[in-house]
Amino acid sequence: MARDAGPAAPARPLRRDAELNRRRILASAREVFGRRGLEATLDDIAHHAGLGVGTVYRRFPSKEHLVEAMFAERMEEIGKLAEEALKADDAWQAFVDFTWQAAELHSADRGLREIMLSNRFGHEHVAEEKARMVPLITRLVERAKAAGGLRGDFAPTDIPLLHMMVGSVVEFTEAVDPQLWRRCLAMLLDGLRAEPGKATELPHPPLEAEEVDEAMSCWRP
Amino acid sequence: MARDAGPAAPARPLRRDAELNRRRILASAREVFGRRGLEATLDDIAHHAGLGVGTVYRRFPSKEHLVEAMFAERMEEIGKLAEEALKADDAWQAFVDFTWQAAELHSADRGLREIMLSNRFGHEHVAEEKARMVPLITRLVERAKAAGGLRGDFAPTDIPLLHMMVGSVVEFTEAVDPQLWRRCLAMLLDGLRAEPGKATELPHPPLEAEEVDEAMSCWRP
DNA sequence: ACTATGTGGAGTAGGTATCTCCCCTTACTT
DNA sequence: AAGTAAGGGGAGATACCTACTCCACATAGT
Repeated sequence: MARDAGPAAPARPLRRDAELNRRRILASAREVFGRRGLEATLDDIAHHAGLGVGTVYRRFPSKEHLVEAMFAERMEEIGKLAEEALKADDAWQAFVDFTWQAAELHSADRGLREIMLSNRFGHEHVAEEKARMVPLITRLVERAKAAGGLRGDFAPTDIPLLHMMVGSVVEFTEAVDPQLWRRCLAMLLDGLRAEPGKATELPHPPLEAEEVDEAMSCWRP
Repeated sequence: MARDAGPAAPARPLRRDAELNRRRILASAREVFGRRGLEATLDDIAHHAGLGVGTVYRRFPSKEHLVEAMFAERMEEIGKLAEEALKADDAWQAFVDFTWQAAELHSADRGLREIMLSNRFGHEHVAEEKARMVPLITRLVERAKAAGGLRGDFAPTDIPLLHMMVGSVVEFTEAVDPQLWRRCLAMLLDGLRAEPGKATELPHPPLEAEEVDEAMSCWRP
């Protein structure tokens, strides 16, 4: 009785042309959300895929569903980067490498930036993945501080702020010099280094974890 | 023949109630643009002043004119800060102080941030004031570098990026912890310090002045 | 009391967005 | 080869939003 259900098809498999178009939609969404952010319309995405809007709505009940389908896997990527970084020997270098890699992903995808720093889009799987990342990043930070590379007053909750800053530079300059964020991140990281007697005392305490969450809920991209 | 024209009234002076309302509009605009940015509608500003939209349009021909009237003087403020900073003895400290003061103004006014970093709003006077500021800031930066406090590879065109970064943190966290930007700016400034052999070589050259202009024209707040 | 001046806010015009509907086309089955 | 269930296209319904106008009514100042 049970029909041969493909690896990712719980019900009836799609007709061949429909399956092809589903992939076209996802590829198009990846590109369009990446370039224009989540404010891009499904019309845009459909037409960029050479399809009509109706086709998109047949496959994904709402924009929200498409976003969720798109970004769950991309967030897993970042989680894996953090896991990898925790295995490295040099804790400071691991922290630096992770930061660069994450920034690399962020810089290339405006939609990813928006979904990482806002709670307005993406629920379920996306939220889970975010939650899973918190302890990883905390350990990464604490390890780098313990090893003496990262300044002692840095906090895990500063990480989203760091990506916020890099993201804002990307948005500001990508039309003119898409690599400029590297310059800013390099200067930022110089400021995060533990300097025996030199670093100025920070004039303000870090956010609490819940405050980060609240900020993500209030913030509009 | 010449009627007694008040100090800021080239033609006939406004009726007393009208003048009062004009001030109410400016005060309301200052607050609403400051909180919600230039996307705030004139309806919002009018109602926040306890007036109707028509009254605002009678006094200011368009939103653009109101914006121009609002921000010209605020930009002059920043220009004066730079002039003051150029008079100070300690070049590095002057640079740091100016940066903190400018950030203070930016952090308190979303409209100001938008007008400083975008060319989409504000023409004439605002643009002049921006242009006037460029050589001041350039001198401030060069002086701080010559004195050995500021890292040698910093460029004057990095200043807008710095404010962009601080502004993005403000926007992200103001609902939760409106002073948090201070923490980020402190870390940033630590990264700008000249460190004899320590600072990493920056992986990317700075923007040219014209590129900053272009970025300001492309960028949407 | 008279009138030039000022006011309020419903209304206009024009835009953008998400999502639906229905007629036509296509892939697969028998 | 024909039948049919599924898929596709895109105009348009609906629901917003914006900047700005217009005019009946109100008021300051003489």
